[in-house]
Amino acid sequence: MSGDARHSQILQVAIRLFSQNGFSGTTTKEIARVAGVSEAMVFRHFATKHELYHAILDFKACEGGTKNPPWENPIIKRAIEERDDYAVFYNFALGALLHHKQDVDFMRLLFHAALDEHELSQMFFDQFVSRIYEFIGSYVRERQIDGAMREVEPRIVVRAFLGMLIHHSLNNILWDRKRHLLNISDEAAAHEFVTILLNGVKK
Amino acid sequence: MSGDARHSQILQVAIRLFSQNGFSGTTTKEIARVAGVSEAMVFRHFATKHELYHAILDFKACEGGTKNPPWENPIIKRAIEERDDYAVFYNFALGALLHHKQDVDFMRLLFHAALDEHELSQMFFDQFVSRIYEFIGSYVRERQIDGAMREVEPRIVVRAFLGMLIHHSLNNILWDRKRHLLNISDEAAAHEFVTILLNGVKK
DNA sequence: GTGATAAGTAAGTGCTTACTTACTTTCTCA
DNA sequence: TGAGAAAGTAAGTAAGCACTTACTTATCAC
Repeated sequence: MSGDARHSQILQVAIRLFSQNGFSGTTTKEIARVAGVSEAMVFRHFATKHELYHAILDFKACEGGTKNPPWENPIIKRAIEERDDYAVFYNFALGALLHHKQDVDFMRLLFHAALDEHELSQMFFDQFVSRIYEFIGSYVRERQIDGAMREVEPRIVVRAFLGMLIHHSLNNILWDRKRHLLNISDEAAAHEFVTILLNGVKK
Repeated sequence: MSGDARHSQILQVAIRLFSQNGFSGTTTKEIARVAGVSEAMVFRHFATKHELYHAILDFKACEGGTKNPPWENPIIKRAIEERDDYAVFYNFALGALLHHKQDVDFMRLLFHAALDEHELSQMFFDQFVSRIYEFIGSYVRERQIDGAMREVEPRIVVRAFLGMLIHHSLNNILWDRKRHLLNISDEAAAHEFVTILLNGVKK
C-alpha cells in the first residue's frame, strides 16, 4: 500500500476508535491492529498519539464544518432573499439533522473533545457555531425589523432552535438509538421543530 | 478519619476527577493523591476502579435524578391542576436549569458515561428521562384534549422543550463558559424558552 | 539486474497502570 | 492498660502504555 493510502487509512481507523472510546480510551496498539499494520507504522505516519488526534480533529473540523456551511447553501440563501421563513429554517434544520446522522463519528468526537477540553473543540465552536449564531441571528433581526417576528433577543431564538436540533440528534446517537421514545423521520422532526419555533416567535 | 468519612471523601474526590477526565482519563493514583491518602486506601474502600466508578454513577443517579423529581414538585403539581401552562413549564424549566448549574459534575459525568456507553447511562435514561417524557407528555395530551394546544405528537413537544433546556446548559458548561455568545439569567432563559414553546404549540 | 528508496515489522525501551502484600500506627473499650 | 480492631502506608507486582530501534521486504527507474 502506498504511503498516502496508508496515511489516510490509519486516519480513518483512528477516527472510528477515538470517536468510540475518546482519547485516553484508545490505544495506539489497537489502532495498529484494526488498521492491520504494526504499531511502528502508526508512529511513522504520526509522530505521537496527540499529533494523530490533532490531525483527526483538524481534518474533521474542516470536512464536517466548513465543507457545506449553511451560509453557502443556495437553497437557504434564496429562501432568505424571498423572506420565506419556513423554507429558511426547514432547510437549515433538515441539513443539520442529516449531517448529524451521516457523521455520528464526528458528533461523538466533538463531544469527547469538549469534555476533554481540547483546544480544537473551542476552535470549532468559535469558527463554526458562533458563525451560525451570526447567520441565523441576523436573519431573525431582519424579520423583526420587517415586523414579521416579535421582539426577542435573536440569539435566544438561535439557541432554542439549535437546542431542539442538536438535542434530538444527541438522543438518537447516545441514548435512544432504537427510537423507543420517539420514532420520527428527519423530515417530520425538522417540520415540527420549525413549526414550533416559528409560531413561537411570530408577531 | 473514620471509615465512613474516608469512604465518602474518596467518593467526592473521585466524582470530581471522573467528571473532569472521564473513566480512562482518571488514575487511581491521582484519586489517592487528591484525597490525601495512599493508593492502598482507595482499594480498601473500593475493590476495583470500575466498582468506584459504578458507585459514583449509582450515587449520583439517585441523588441527581430521583431526589427532587419534577413530578413530585408541589408547585408544578398545583400548576397542573390549575391548568396554568406557563407556570407548569416555567417552573420545570427553571428547576432544570438551576439543577444543571448546581451540579455540573453530574452533567459531565452523565455525558462521559453516555459516550463510554456505560450501562448506568442507559439506566438513568430509562428511569428518569423517559419518566419526564411521560410526565410532560401526558400534560400536553390533556391540554390538547382541553383544546388549549394544537395537535402535535406530545413527545415531539417534550423533545423540543428538553432540547432547549439541556442544550442551553450544555453550552454554558462545555463551550461558552464565559457566556460570550449569550449571557442571560436562568430566569430569563426559562421565560423565553417557555414563551417560544407555548406560543409554538397553542391553538 | 542493481541500487536507492519507501513500506513494513519484531522485539524491544522505560514508564505508568491497576492492584497487592506485608507491615505500622492509632483508636477503643473491657 | 493493653489487646484487638480499624486506619493507614511503603514498597512492591505484572501487565499495559506510548514510543524506538534495528532490521527485512517490496518497488521501480535506469
